[in-house]
Amino acid sequence: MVGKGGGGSLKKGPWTSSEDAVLVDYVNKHGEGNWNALHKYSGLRRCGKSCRLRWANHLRPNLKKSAFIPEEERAILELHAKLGNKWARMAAQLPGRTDNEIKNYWNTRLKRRQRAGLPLYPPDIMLHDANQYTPTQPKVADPPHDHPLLNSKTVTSSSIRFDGLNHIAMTCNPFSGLSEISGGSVLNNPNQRLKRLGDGSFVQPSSISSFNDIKNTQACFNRTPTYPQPAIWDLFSAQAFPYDPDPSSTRMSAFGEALVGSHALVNGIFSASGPLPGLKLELPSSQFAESVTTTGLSTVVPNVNDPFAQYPLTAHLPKQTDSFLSPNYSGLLESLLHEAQGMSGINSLSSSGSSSELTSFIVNGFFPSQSKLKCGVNSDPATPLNGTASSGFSENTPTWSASPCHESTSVQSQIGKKVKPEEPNEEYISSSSYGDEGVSTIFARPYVLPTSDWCSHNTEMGKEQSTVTDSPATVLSDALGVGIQQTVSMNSTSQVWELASFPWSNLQGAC
DNA sequence: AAGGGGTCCAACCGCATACCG
DNA sequence: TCGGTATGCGGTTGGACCCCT
Repeated sequence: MVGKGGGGSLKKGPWTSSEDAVLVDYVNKHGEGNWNALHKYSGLRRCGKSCRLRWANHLRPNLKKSAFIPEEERAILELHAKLGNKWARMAAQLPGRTDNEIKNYWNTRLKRRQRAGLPLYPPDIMLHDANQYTPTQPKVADPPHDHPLLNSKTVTSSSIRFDGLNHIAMTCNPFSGLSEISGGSVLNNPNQRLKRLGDGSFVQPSSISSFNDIKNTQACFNRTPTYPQPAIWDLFSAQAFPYDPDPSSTRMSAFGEALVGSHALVNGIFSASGPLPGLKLELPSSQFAESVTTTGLSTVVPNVNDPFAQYPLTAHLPKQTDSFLSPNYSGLLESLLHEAQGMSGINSLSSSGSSSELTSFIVNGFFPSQSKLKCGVNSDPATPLNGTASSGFSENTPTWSASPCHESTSVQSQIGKKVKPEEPNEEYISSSSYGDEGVSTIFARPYVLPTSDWCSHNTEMGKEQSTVTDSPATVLSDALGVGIQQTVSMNSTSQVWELASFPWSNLQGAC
């Protein structure tokens, strides 16, 4: 580990306390930066990168040394759902935490959950994520979408709805997380790092569309109001997203302002709007600076113009609530049940009309009444869920399992299954961590390996999808994005037809 | 008690980007 | 504008530790 003792060789390996002391002393005297000069002045035989890393990860003040608390874990989940493997940006949202720390946490969690066949994201995050795209305005630029689940390439508002489809698809993609094990770079925007976005791509805060999901996200966490840390939650709850019991209220104006310059915008999640001249999104290296300006931990900013709100899917759906719990959504549902069964609080789920509660929560919580939202053309404000991506997707998506369960009965039928919880204390399935609403956060999916012929029957979708090494997220999102985008110039009715006729059945294992 | 597997953590590496002359 | 350097970021690796059998 230690470099050879040659003259100018730099030491590697673990740092000693004396080295730490030297480094701290140097930084105290000269400040951060100029790391390469450090060893010249301090005699420390460490390369600048190593010094910087040591300082950033271990020596700088205000670092939290404790384990992640549930709120932080939840924040990481949300941030990852939103940002992808942007550890530094995630760290910027979590004061006192380092990117390395978060990365390690995530990778560990990833492996654990993958091994257990569990989804990486709690469904609320996934579902929020699916709704976050906001085609407020056509995008002029084509900002990268770092999110592995959202690699939108679309520009026009008419196509944006399919971004959501991509996203929805990935929420059901068992590889949505797996792909990030080593393929994060694949799933993430392969083009450039986000900084690149600052070169010419800007987004407008006006693209923030709805406040409801944010509130609901917060609500679903059931955070204890007395929770003092991390500061992000203060930002989240007090400044950015003051909980509003009135679901009809929207405060996106303030929210949007708060998001100016935040990475939440940069990453394109909130984008879909045109450039914002004069706004340089890149901030100095100080991560804390970002945390100040960024309110968007949560992130999952809903999409008022829910991609699927475009579709008059009412006819497809027996009823709004059931649609979500439809067996066609069983990819989520069944795995939810799997995890739910492992929960200590499973009894409450099964014994208290869980299906309806869950459904209600999902409908009311994650898909706030679209009548309160600015729906796109042809949306049906009278059907809060009918136009949701989830419903649209579910109705056209094969199930994970062969179980032809139906609606709430399927829920009940699955409850009795004995499944050992992979992570009984998993942050988002632990009702103890998030209160009684834990049941609402235990949505999970089975982990189903995608078959190589996911889309093989479709000429577009069948491309480049025969191997697992292909990022499933990319595969699916690209396939859907490309394939469906070609059909975007049509009225909503035909869109439904196109969507419905899209070979979902070929997406075996995708949902 | 020993061994194996899993987890956590620290650190390094390579690449991309920013900065500067 | 270009090239060199510094810095930042994400991926990966490897060791220490823990837990289970």
